[in-house]
Amino acid sequence: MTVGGIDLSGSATIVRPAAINILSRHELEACKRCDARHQGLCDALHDDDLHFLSDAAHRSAIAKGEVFVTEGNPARNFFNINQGAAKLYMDLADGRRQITGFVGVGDFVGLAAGTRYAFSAEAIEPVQLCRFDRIELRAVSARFPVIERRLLEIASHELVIAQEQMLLLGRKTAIERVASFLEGWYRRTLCADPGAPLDLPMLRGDLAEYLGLTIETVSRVLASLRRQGVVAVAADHRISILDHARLAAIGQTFA
Amino acid sequence: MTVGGIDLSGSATIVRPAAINILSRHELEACKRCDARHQGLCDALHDDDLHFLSDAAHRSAIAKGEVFVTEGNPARNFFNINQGAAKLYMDLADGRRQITGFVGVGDFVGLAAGTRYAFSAEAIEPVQLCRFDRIELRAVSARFPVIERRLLEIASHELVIAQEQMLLLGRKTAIERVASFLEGWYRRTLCADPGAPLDLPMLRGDLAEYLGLTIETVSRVLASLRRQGVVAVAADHRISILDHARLAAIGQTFA
DNA sequence: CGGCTATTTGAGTCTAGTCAAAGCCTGTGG
DNA sequence: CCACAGGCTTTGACTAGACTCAAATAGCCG
Repeated sequence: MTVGGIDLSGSATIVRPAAINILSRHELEACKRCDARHQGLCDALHDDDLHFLSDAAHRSAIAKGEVFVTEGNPARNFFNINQGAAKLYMDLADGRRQITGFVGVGDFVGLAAGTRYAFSAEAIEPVQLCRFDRIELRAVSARFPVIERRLLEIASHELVIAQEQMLLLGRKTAIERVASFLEGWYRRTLCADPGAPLDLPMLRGDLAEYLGLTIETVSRVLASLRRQGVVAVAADHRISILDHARLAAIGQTFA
Repeated sequence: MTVGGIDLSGSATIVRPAAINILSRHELEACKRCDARHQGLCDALHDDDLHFLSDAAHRSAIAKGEVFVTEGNPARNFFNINQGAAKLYMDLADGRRQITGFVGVGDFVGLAAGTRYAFSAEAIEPVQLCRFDRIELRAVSARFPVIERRLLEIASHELVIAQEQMLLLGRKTAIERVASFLEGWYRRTLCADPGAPLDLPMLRGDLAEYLGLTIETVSRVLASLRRQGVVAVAADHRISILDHARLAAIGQTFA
């Protein structure tokens, strides 16, 4: 038997679906219905093998505002977001904070760590996630090397994002940063209607801490983009992009 | 067996050390004497298995100033630096540039890519490197999963570095950026004598493009650190750190 | 309707950028 | 050995974009 072109001889014959216990089967079904089933890590395994991941997953709910990863703590777990959204950030001693990323459904959290986490993570919406013990996940990936390969792909993608963010933080002006962000967020949440308003789950303060700006500057820049007719800013954290071409041009996003 | 293709079935039994051809053996010996032998990727395999990597490596010399990776080009290769140093960067259309990292001996280049490179790479010193075709390297890693694991470790480490750089670019002042850089460079090149002057292979302009500043600001900040007695700046791109504690305090580097 | 938080707007300041010029190395050739 | 050319670096004067401080406005939820 091969999965993803890799020889897995014997593995499927040792643990057959019929041998899965009731609890495991129940969670496996939850797994198959999960919004994140066909994204990132979980998409690496076929339904037949999914129980290996499902059995390793510890499901939990995180309240809005709760910090579930703390910078400097021993990096014992990975996380996969199934519901909601969170911000990842690093702090300086005097309180200055840089948000290094926002994660949502299907995103994998915890790669940016050696023996200790290099970042903190806080839910900005109620979050449902699967926690994986690093040791346990390593055991699963020893059986399914495709998992390690997928993690590498995820890490590579995150590196690309990180470098684009360095370009943004190091070289772009305030208006370029905001425009880049909106255009990038639009592409991420691209669902159906290109004209549908974007849902921004984060506060202005989060946006500022992500873009290396202050709340006031973000607010002023959004007002300016609104006056230019590029976006429409609603009160309920929704922003409609009225002129994509102009937004992309301002944001210097030709990627 | 094919090398350059994907199928390597049975290769370990077909190609025994005794069966390695002269050229291959010669390069393997070069491999074992390589400055990068016990770092990063190459450290993943024991001497006994090293020839699998050695055979996949295409060695080449890159002149100072030569660009060997171009942003946007198809990402067909990985690179491992054996000698010299290079800068990795992204450009905006109007010429603004952000250097996303410097790489030296033992560093692995090319993870930050999907189907196309997200960055460009230019030698800032004469470089010797091993080029790996991604397909070929994948074939080797299919046989030695430890390689994929090592790549994941490398990517994780790069993510940590990238996040620290985002914190620097988004939240630190000019003097904090320069101090952070010097302290970080010191830790990287930590060889023996803590008082030995640091060798900075890059120009002031590179430093500025790495730190999100201008040449003039970098120069002014270095002058300020010199006047404060924190560093001694020599003309030949060498800088001695006179007061590590103070430098670390200024740079807010407590990691 | 209040009380609270989030956001917007305004006025003034400051850090780092821009423009300009001088100084300093390094290598070359007389 | 010295003069010169070129690029790199430093320093100075001024500017500008983003920050700080402050106040007004707008949502939200009891």
